[in-house]
Amino acid sequence: MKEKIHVHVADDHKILIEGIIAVINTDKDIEVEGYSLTGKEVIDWAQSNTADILILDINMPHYDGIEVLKFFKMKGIKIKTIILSSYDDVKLVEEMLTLGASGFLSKDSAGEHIINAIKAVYEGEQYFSDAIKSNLLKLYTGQKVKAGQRPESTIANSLTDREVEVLKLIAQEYSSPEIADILNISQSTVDTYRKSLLKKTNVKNAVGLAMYAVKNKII
Amino acid sequence: MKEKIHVHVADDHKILIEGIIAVINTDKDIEVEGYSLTGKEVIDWAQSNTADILILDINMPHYDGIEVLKFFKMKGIKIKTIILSSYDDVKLVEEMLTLGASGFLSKDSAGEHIINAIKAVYEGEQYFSDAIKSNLLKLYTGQKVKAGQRPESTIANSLTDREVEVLKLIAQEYSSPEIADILNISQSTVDTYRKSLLKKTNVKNAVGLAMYAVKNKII
DNA sequence: ACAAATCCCCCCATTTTTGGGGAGGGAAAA
DNA sequence: TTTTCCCTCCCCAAAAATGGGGGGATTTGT
Repeated sequence: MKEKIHVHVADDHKILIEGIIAVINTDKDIEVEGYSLTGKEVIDWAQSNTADILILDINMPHYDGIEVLKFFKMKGIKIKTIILSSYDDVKLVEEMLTLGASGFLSKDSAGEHIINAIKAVYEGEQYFSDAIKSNLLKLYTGQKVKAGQRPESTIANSLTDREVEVLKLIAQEYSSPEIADILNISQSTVDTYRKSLLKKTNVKNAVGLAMYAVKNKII
Repeated sequence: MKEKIHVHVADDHKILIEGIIAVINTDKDIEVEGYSLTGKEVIDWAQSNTADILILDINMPHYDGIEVLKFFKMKGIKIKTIILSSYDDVKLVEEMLTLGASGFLSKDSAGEHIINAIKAVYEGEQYFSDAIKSNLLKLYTGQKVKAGQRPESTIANSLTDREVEVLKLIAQEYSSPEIADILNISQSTVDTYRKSLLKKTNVKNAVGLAMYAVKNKII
């Protein structure tokens, strides 16, 4: 490799930053050029940035990750950005992709993945950590996981594929209009699924559906 | 120094753990003996522990830091424990001190402080990272923090007793009118609590509140 | 070929939730 | 004492969720 990849890290937890730096330093092809502790610092930094990759936490004081990306888009600033998320938040992934993010790393994932993510994104690819990738797959293709992994012993498993899809999204705090948008169906249809879900699971409201989803390991 | 200090790290974010290990490894007197990803793992580990110091996150799935400390106290297990907290919650500091914690590190603090904290606690002293120390000072001497330092206080503002009550009921599928009836307050009041809960927990809707309640073992 | 199931869409209406604001009383802390 | 926090309640309005009905298109299994 001719030149080192230069990385900038943004997170409000300094310990995490130092950890990431320590992990990155184990690779001879990558170098951390600096870091930011708030979204505001990131924006300031971005005005005169020299790095190839930005690793960006979504939870930060003074403008969070999304707002930073929005700012980039507005200003036409192009930085390859890897999102660092503490929970595998699928709903944000979509938004951030449209905002130009190139990769997603769960904080739960092992440190070596950072290296892989950086290199992949540097080469122009997209990168998703496993947890996020599997969630995306399940979400957008309605795919079932391997039969062996999921015990079908659960009681009212008469839910249809589509109902499960909607249920997952409900349990991830999406509203009906948002779900309609994600699944490309009308809100009426989503509401229909809500109703049948309430009936089949025999719970009172969306909270009950979310709890059901948790209990039955649907999310 | 005769023998290395043995440290065990407990946090649900693997990246953070690896970071801490990397930082600790820069010091030749300290060695990480292992790590845990959940409170349950910590408790299992503690039964046959060999480490000198435990670095413990307060926010973990399956028993959080406080519950771990309670367990230690109940079982008479004595491990010098350094609390790792993402927000400088003074109320928790007090509680944890009485539960036997020896040190407090804010995740915002620099990595070198980990080293200092470990050595200090190993020598039998107490250790507080600066942010927490200043808050403690404020608490006990009436000192004010510098205006610039004031944290955004977005996420984990501790919930009031009443808010927790309402949260529990929301997570049990009760509607606002029902909750009002149960608590013998007006529905307006319940709605006020809903609003402040949404704000404090930073989630979108009742489903998010229920999930928060589950995550934080409130129900 | 037929019934059953699934998926999609719409109407209606009511209730609930969310989001903004303000406000008073009481207790505790500064 | 003054301030701050907590609990309580209210107004307004918009958005969302719930609950009932209907129907058409497609696939699946027998």
